[in-house]
Amino acid sequence: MPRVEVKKLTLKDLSKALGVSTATISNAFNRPDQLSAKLRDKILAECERLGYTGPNIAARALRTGETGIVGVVLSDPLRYNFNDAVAHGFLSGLAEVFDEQHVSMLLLSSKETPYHKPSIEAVPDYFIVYGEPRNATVLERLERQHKNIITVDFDYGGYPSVNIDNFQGAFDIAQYAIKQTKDCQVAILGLRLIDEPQLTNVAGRQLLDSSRSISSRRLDGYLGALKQAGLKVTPEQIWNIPTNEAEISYQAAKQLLLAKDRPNLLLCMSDRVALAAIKAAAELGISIPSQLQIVGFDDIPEAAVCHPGLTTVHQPFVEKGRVTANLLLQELSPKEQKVVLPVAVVKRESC
Amino acid sequence: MPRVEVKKLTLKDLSKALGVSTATISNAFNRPDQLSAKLRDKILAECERLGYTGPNIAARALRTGETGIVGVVLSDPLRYNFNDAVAHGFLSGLAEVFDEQHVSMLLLSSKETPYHKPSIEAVPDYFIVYGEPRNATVLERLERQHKNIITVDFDYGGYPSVNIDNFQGAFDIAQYAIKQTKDCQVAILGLRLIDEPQLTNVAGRQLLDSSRSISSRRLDGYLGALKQAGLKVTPEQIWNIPTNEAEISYQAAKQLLLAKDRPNLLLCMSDRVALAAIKAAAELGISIPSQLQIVGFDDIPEAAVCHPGLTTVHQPFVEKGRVTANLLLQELSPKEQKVVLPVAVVKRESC
DNA sequence: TTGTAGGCGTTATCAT
DNA sequence: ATGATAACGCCTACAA
Repeated sequence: MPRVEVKKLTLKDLSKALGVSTATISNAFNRPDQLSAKLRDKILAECERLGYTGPNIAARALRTGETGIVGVVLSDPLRYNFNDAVAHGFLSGLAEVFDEQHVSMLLLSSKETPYHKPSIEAVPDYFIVYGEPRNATVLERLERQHKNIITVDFDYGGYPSVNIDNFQGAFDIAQYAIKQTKDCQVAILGLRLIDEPQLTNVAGRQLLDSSRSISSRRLDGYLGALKQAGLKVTPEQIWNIPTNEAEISYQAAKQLLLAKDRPNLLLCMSDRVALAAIKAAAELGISIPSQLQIVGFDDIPEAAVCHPGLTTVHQPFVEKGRVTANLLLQELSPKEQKVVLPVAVVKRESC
Repeated sequence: MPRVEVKKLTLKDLSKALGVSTATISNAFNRPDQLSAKLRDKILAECERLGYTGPNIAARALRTGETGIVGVVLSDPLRYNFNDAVAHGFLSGLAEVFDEQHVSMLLLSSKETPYHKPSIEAVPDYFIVYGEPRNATVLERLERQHKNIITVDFDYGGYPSVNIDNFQGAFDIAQYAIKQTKDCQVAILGLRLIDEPQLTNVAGRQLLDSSRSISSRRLDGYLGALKQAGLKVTPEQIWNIPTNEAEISYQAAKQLLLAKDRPNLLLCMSDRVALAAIKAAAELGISIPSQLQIVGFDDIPEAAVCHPGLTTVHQPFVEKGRVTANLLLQELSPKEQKVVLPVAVVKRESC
């Protein structure tokens, strides 16, 4: 590469070049009140001329422990967060706010972090933890950094958090769905209720104990509405889908709809699952909503354009991102803030 | 917050606790061959027990200049990159590969970086520069870091790059479109051809001189095909749309279609622009393709589902991300690699 | 195989 | 208002 080799400039180099001490130059950048305006302008101009773009951030981070970087810790692989409409919308909401503040975000997947790895989590000043990390030690590692932390879609200790009202959303849509369905035979399609990589109902299994997880809140909502309506639900009617993905949801729905005592109402914990169920039903020649009613959760864009339109619970995922970013940047005061965003049932054709 | 205060551990602390020197512990993490396996295992186990999660990355970065972080420098605001299907697909492709390698990505918008800012660009070891930065000094700043750089969708100096074949795509689709259109009255809807924030044709304006930019390559392709077909194009027929956004494109198309000498073929430099033009035409009661033909560029998902389906040039934007990430991680040898991904015309109903 | 010591570039404290 | 200096935590010659 035929290019001019540009030397990395340091404060010391500049100090020599300008005949000023390193401390003063540092002050010119960080503490304008510590020197005369005239000198400061001169220094800054000279730095620009020589090509010094500002203090090295690694050195500064070592010294001060601050970088100005926001870390976004994702409980799923990066790929998932770009492909799932809810996660993607959330990130998009963050991006909107961070753009304005010129903040950079470091995307960290907590899915399968080896324990012995240089602590990349030392880089950011702030952490947004999106979704409960599968690996519990991740949170301990973060705590040890003594950085600002906000959790999203789950709670942890006394840290500020942003959630949506999962219980109420599930309760409301279940209540609505039950009213719509005659002779109601319900099946619940749940997400990660138990720690089991295959499709199975939860009969005889231990529910994952994160009692405040999205899934268990939604399950509580469903069960609450069902109970209020005087409907019994057995564990055999509650199915566990291990990951929120189209293919596996499709298989699950197909299996369910092929069973002898086919349900006529599907309470799905996400739109992805519900959309897959719609597809499965269509292929089996089961008509919606006359023979089978389906409701989802999230209200992703596709829910509005599919056929039949999906009745679901709207959650403001982009707004969730905005709120989170703002909460973080306004320095998190009051310290222990717990935001719960409202949700609303959106009625379309599927139920 | 009632929580146990956890002290930040350093090598020195561990050294004291274990009765081994800091160097040995450092070696246990970074150079396994420098000590006995038994000692290494013991040290690692002990570190885990005490809660030491690995060397502080800021200190390491200062010492070695390496962090293992990949910086993605985006020429548009973060927000744009989450909302535009092409940019989003590219990032998604990167994410796929980075997941496997457990690398984290730092998203940096180069749009409006103030000059005097701590050099955050000192953090990453590798840079992916996606789209030519508006501010030329950004590239100079990066060069000064002496880090690995890959440019995407443009070229810079001798750095490795990943591009798509913009010229050929534009040439092919223009050639096809011309054949389809009787008595061809063409208008070109170009993106950022001139430095002008308003919609205007390029007559009498200086084209932006980045002759290898996406837009100028596509323009060359169009003009090449037009010329070959014996068609004349005046600068009055070439319109400049300042940013690739739906609203402004819509306004542009409307204005164009309302003019007295309305074109009957629109060569649009992106699907977003083309989709906006379709919308404008529909509202004006102009029927496609009988009264007006439209072609786009990119082949975003929406192009396949809109009405009428958009004839466009498919570019593999997700694959572009994968290729870029792989090129970066395989240590960039041979040093000066220039990848050009093929494109292909996709025929639908709009032309 | 393991320990000692210097320095990476910066900022903050204390002098001047 | 400005300068000298120690310390942030780590890595790596080099010495033992």
